[in-house]
Amino acid sequence: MDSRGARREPTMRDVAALAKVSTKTVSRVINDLPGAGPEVVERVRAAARSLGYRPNLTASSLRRSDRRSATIGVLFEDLSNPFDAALLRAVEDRARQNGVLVLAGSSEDDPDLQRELLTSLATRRVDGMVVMAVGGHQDALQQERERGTPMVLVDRPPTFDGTDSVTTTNRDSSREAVVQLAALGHRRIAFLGDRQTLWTSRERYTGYLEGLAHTGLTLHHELVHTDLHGPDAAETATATLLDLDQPPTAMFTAQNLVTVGAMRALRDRGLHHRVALIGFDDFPLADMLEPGVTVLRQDVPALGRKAAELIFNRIGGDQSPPTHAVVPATLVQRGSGEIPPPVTDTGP
Amino acid sequence: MDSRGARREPTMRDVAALAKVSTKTVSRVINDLPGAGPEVVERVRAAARSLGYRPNLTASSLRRSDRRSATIGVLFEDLSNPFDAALLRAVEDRARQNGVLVLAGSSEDDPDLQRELLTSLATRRVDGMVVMAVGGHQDALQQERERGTPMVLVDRPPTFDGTDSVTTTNRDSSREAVVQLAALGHRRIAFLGDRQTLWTSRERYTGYLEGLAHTGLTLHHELVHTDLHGPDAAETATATLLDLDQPPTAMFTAQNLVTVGAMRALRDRGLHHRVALIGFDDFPLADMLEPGVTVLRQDVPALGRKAAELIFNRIGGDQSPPTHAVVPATLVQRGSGEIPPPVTDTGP
DNA sequence: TTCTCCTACGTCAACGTTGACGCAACCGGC
DNA sequence: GCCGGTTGCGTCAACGTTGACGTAGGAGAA
Repeated sequence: MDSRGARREPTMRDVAALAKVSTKTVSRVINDLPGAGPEVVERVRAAARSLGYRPNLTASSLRRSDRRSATIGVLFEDLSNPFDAALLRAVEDRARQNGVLVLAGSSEDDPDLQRELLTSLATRRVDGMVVMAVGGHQDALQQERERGTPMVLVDRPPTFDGTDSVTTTNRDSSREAVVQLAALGHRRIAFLGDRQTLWTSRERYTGYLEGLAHTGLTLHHELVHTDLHGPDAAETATATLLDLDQPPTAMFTAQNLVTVGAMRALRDRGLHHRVALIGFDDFPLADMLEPGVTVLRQDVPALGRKAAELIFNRIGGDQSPPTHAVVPATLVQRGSGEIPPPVTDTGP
Repeated sequence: MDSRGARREPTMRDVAALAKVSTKTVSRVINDLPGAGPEVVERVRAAARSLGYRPNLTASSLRRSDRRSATIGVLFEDLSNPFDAALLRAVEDRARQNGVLVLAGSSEDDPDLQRELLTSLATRRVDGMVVMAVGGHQDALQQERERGTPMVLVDRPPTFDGTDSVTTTNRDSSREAVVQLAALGHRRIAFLGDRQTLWTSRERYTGYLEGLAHTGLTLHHELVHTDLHGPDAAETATATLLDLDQPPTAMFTAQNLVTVGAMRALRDRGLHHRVALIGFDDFPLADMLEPGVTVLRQDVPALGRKAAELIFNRIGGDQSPPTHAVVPATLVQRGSGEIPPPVTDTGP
């Protein structure tokens, strides 16, 4: 198999000895710094190659004056969630351009876990962090920020001052969806949303309310279901809605999995071609369902790119006042959101 | 905003000075080592707290004898791909239990990029790596392995000796799918697969061939389309198949996106209830389509857990011969795979 | 010629931490 | 009272690298 488990990695000293120069000269050659003649450079390069020398970045960053680890931390809610994964990928791409690697973790929306991961990152002296803040109190984040760690919040803004953020047009786009449904003639538009501890959920609900107000519709409390965690909860909530004496003729589902659950319930009753539905956040195969699901699509790569751009600016020393970037979501019409209300409902 | 950009992180020396002890004693307290009296421990803890001291793991791992960075590298093809993302998440969960963080990167199935990321990880002295090998030559991986870096390959086995791997029952499960289709009476079963440079694609094709052989069916070359990269290629390939004089009555699609493309083409022609389809790899909403898509589901969390278990064993010093773990995939019947051939085809 | 400046190296210490070891004070046993 | 062992600290050097600085030798100007 293997000559032996772990042999010692060669160091600059080994290279220096072989090339018959000082370690400082090796350092100069490795880092392409001036002060080494062409002949020496070649000798050192050859020695490094033959030993398989690779610099030790941890030792280097310990000694260097800028103290950079060429590593950033990414702390999202759940890396296996497609939204988070796409975001991570976008940040990673941008990081790679800077020769920076990404330490990634899932906070599970748990403040304690987030705090733990935060100190884990700090202990490794990452150059900066891109964080999806957990629902509750953000004091761990704030403390970290106050220590001077460059930080950018994505998807949800900070509850404290002085920190950059990148979010989507949660409120405006939600309003837009409700307005579209109302324009078709819908009067009873239901709202199904995720946990209200999440900022995005609250924003989308507010957008829903604005949409109703904007079109002169009245809010019917029995048409509002919040704090639905996962598709199953959404499915039962939808069933409850459809059992009402006056069921909704249209639904706005404010999150991915909620949309899926609602679709399932509609389909079970054969109502998926009769009740209009607009969902927040696109998902794969949304166009393959019958009918195609109309959604508000977030520009996830743009979110990630923007977050990465901000964090690297800060790491680069940018001291300007905090930016709160907002990336627009787009309404993608596929059929489910264009279903008109039944004629009986528009009667005299 | 901020008192000033980046103030210096407090060090052990600062804590030692405040607590009026030596740095060594601080080290003992921080690491819960014996040799410090209760009173001193309290003094040091108080000092550390009041300064907001946090140990510097890079300095620590430089000096420690075991030289551990408490970090592993994960190198997958594309972190935004749900399969990779779920795998990453499973590895991450296991890593967290060991207090280990994950450096993640996407190799894009590009050997040069993989080599680059590999050295990036090595430079940071990760304790081990979990890698999805790129299609072509694996010499960069092999070199890394020969240096003694603990390594586990996932999804695709090594082309060299002495390295652990975790894969799925690609071949056996593919055969099983074909056998099920043949048992329903299908005679013309098409194969649609991803790039043949990928080991998984080749295995699944072999399984297809085995399935044909096992049931006494003949291979019709015009029913085989390989090297389909993405849903669009799969869609046109499917269209070509359906235009044949004797089109297939069943299809085996050997990858996620290929399945989606094939579904799209079938649906465009209104044949989705007539042509049987079994896909490799599950995907969200597969059950919501009409008909539900029958798939071979990989146990992704199990793959990830196993990979993590292996890598941590190796890091822990396990010297036993290499393991090649194989996690079974399951056939999930949802409708599309249970469509019988048209009666005209089974005639005399 | 002598003075200055530049190039191409080398020496030394330090980054923050811990392993090896030293040493004083105290304990118990005889 | 002396001896051996333990407890509770401290001192020193080293991990692999680089910043600050030193210096020998040659080129060029005066």
